[in-house]
Amino acid sequence: MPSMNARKRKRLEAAGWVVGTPQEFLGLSNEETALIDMHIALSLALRALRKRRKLTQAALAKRIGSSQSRVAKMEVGDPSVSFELLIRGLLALGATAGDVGRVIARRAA
Amino acid sequence: MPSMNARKRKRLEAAGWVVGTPQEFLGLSNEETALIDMHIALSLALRALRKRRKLTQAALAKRIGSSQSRVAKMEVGDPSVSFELLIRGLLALGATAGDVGRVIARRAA
DNA sequence: CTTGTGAATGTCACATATGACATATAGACT
DNA sequence: AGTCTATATGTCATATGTGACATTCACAAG
Repeated sequence: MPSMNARKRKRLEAAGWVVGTPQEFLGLSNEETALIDMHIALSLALRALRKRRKLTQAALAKRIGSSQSRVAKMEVGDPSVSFELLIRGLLALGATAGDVGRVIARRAA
Repeated sequence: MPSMNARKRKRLEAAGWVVGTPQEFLGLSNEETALIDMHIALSLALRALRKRRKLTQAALAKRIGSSQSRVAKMEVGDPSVSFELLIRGLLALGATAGDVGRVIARRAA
């Protein structure tokens, strides 16, 4: 459904994703959406696991040698955050490679 | 600087070194090791899938808007290559999110 | 031996991601 | 009201990743 694509695109762009080239005005490529979906899945999993561990963003930041502000960006799906940093965060919370793989495969952690 | 050690070991492993307990010798944490293992798994999967698709590195490079030299670095596990680029490569070869997840979980693609 | 094709490696200018810091917002509790 | 605590957001100097390019290597096939 095209209106779905338009809404999704608008939402992503509002979040800072640069997602459109002129020739792709009607929708994202499957690869782009898959990549963004994985990124979002990692973000959500990170927040969920951090809360399960009852840690603050500042505490997690200290574990991975980062800052509270960056952890916040990690969890809200900010596009400036790399996959590597997100995975680092999950591992620091005790997630295994299997856990990370399942998150990326979009199965619940 | 602990990341120096991580980078050093990546280089060593990428060059094919197999040593007894490099983790302890270089002072790597379990999380850093897991991260490197995932990176290597993605590299190997990329090469395997590209060959299955009977594409050259140059052909894959064109698909993802990159260069042959970078694809080569992706496949040999060069530490300068990001997770995102490796995943982009796999997706461009037709891999699904489930495939990528299984690779990261260290199950065969 | 030469030529061709695919892959590896090094370099570099430019782009993106990073931690640190400041600041803002939201809620809970006095 | 004010004051904690946790989280969100913006900026910026620097660290890291990138494509492009040149070169080199391996190994075929003429």
